[in-house]
Amino acid sequence: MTNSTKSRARGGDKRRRLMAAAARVLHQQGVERTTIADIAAAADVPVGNVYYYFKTKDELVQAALAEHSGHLAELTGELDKLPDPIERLKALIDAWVGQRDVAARYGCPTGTLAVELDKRAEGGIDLEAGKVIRLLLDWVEGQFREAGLPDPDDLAIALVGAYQGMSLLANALRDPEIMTREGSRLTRWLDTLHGDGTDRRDL
Amino acid sequence: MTNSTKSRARGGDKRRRLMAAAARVLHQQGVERTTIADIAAAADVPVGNVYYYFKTKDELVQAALAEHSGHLAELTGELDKLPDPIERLKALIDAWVGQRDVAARYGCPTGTLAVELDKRAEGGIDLEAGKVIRLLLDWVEGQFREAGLPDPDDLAIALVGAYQGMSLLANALRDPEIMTREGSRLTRWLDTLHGDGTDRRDL
Amino acid sequence: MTNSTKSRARGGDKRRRLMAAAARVLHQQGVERTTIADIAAAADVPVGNVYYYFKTKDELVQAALAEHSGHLAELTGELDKLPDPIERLKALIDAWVGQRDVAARYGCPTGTLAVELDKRAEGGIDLEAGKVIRLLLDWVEGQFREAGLPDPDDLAIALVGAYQGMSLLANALRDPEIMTREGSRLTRWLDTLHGDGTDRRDL
Amino acid sequence: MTNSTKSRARGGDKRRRLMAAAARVLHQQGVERTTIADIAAAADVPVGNVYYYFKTKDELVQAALAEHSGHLAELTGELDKLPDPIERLKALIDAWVGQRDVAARYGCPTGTLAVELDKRAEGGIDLEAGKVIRLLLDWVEGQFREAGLPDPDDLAIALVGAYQGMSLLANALRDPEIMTREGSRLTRWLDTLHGDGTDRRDL
DNA sequence: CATGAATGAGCCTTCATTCAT
DNA sequence: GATGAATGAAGGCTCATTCAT
Repeated sequence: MTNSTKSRARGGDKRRRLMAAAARVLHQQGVERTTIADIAAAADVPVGNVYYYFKTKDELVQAALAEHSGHLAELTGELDKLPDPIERLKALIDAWVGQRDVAARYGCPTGTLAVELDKRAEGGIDLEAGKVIRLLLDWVEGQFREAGLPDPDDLAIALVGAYQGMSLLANALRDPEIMTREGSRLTRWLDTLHGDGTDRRDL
Repeated sequence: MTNSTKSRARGGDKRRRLMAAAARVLHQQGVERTTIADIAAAADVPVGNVYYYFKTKDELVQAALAEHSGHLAELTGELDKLPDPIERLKALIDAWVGQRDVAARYGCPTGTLAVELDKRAEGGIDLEAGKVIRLLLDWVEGQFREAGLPDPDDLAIALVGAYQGMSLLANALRDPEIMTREGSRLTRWLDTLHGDGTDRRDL
Repeated sequence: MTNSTKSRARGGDKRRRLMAAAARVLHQQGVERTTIADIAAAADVPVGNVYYYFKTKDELVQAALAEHSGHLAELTGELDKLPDPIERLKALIDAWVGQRDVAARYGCPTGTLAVELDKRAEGGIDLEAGKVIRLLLDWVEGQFREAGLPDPDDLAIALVGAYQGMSLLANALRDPEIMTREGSRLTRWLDTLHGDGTDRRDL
Repeated sequence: MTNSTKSRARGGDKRRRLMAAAARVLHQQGVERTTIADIAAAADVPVGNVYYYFKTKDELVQAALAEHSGHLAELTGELDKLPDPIERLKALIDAWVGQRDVAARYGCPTGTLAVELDKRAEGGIDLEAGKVIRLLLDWVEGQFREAGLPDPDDLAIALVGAYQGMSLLANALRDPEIMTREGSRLTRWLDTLHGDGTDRRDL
């Protein structure tokens, strides 16, 4: 039946649409300010139906996190095609800067989610956002390691921290240019690290 | 009378107690998760009475922001007593690291507030948190300028951004040590900048 | 199933029940003294559920107004069946007098609502009650016009004004007889107007 | 002491100021929408002090009613100086029309108060507003009686009812001209009654 | 008498979640 | 599986009234 086909198709669709909508709307409005109804509307799914796919609001939040996680995997997967690890990191920075307007308006999706989920507690999805950040951290650390640089874990924290920090500042000050300027500085910093093998990995 | 003294003292106190309680509780629980009743309880003030001092929840949030702003002013006031601007910045970093456990548990008060207030919007206290951050930024920039370093504004953004970033990571990963390690790196970075007059201000 | 029937029936019913309850309770208790819970109880609907049908108290008030508007339309629709316009007006007066006990106890529904909504302002349903009154005014004016009387608009204001006035007095003095006596006088007045074509339209 | 003198003087003053403020503000904002604090502010009296003069909000409402009653007494006192009773009534109508802008904006003070106090019940000042209206009714009836017209009580109800009705309509429709037009009609009506001794007392 | 502050009950409204078709 | 409707627990805020000085 066309009907059943459509239903089945849309069924799988719905879940995906809900995840995408959750990721988008939660990023823009924040977890607490976002209603299940908001997400349902954004996904064009009847409110009552949401609970068929996600049993609680927290599960929807986790789904959004998974969505962001997926985006990250996509991105790093793309970057992995570049031959040089430092070049990959530069391309990563470029990607960040490319998102400057979104960042200035809503902050880094994962970072803001981490801040919000840190409160909320009592539930249990407490450190879920941390895991996504950890994914990024690990990938970055891998690049530094591959580049043969010392203390790759510290370097990763420095770079990802700088990203989170510049996103937060850009957002708090509503100034995308902060992303551009910090991006340039970070790129130069990478060059410094790369250029010589000496211990000039300072910030 | 002891009674009169207490009453009078507590009367004037209440506003201050409410501000302190708001700053503390809002930092720990987040804006949306915090009830007026929570703050009232923390300040030992009857719920209904809160509204005598603050007409809306938003005003209470602003009061908390003002409280944090005051803390910052106290700190920089203290630091200003140091003779060397770079030493002041190092001492600032030390202060940040000294707060590592709080940061790992609840994040930077102003930073997390900025993230939360960015949502909420619709009201108007939108960029209030940004102003407090701007205060810190300006002070830091002043130190870099006094130290005769080029592009003091970019340096300020780098340093404050690094602080926000490391606080967020420490919080998201629940790891205070991130503050310690990044703190050291930032201190070394300052030395680098200070040591030579050359244009090695990269991260 | 009885159950299914009841559920379906009651489901569609609720909106109507709420409107009717709102019209009744608001008339009896006044807008400000009436709680959403009052209306919910009168309609036998759970309080929280009211908001599924009406997003705010003001919308409920408007619904009550619409209900009264409907009653008016029903009444005039009935009266329109009479052949003579002056007879229609007399029947209208009879209807008013027929409501004398309600009027003496609670006033004219639309009139009292108009008085209450005039305050409240700041919102926007400000002149909504005026519209319902205007409906009555227009219908009455139409009758006078059809009767070929001069200045039908002034006559309409005289008649409707007299109605509002006698309702208010009957209510303020808790005396239904005022309705009866004024009703007779108005009927006689209509006769006067009707009887001769001369300009004896004075009160 | 100057102080004691001032206090005593202002003391009496305060009561009067509160009454005047109550009359004014309650008329403009309505009973339920008016706060004790509103009246206190309008009278420039500290909130806490209001209760020294009036033990409850209801007492303040009664005071406002008394104030209006006083205004009425002043007016009729003035009108009583006119030699002819029908002239007095015409002057009364003129006074009403003179207030057309206030009436169109806020309605008749006593009439609207009557409507509002009718709800509220449960307290006890239930029919207080009716008493003030009764005062007007009695005075008007007295004029008709003095003029030797039949059924002076019915005539009084007709005239006062017309006044309440036109005030309500003017208010609901926000149109002061209604007062003007109805005023003219009422005046002509008085002439009719006056002119001949015949039984043409119809509306 | 004066007055800033305190109190507590109550109201409107929002929402996550559950149900009955 | 899909869906409109139902439910109930809060939460923010207002205010008449009372108190302590």
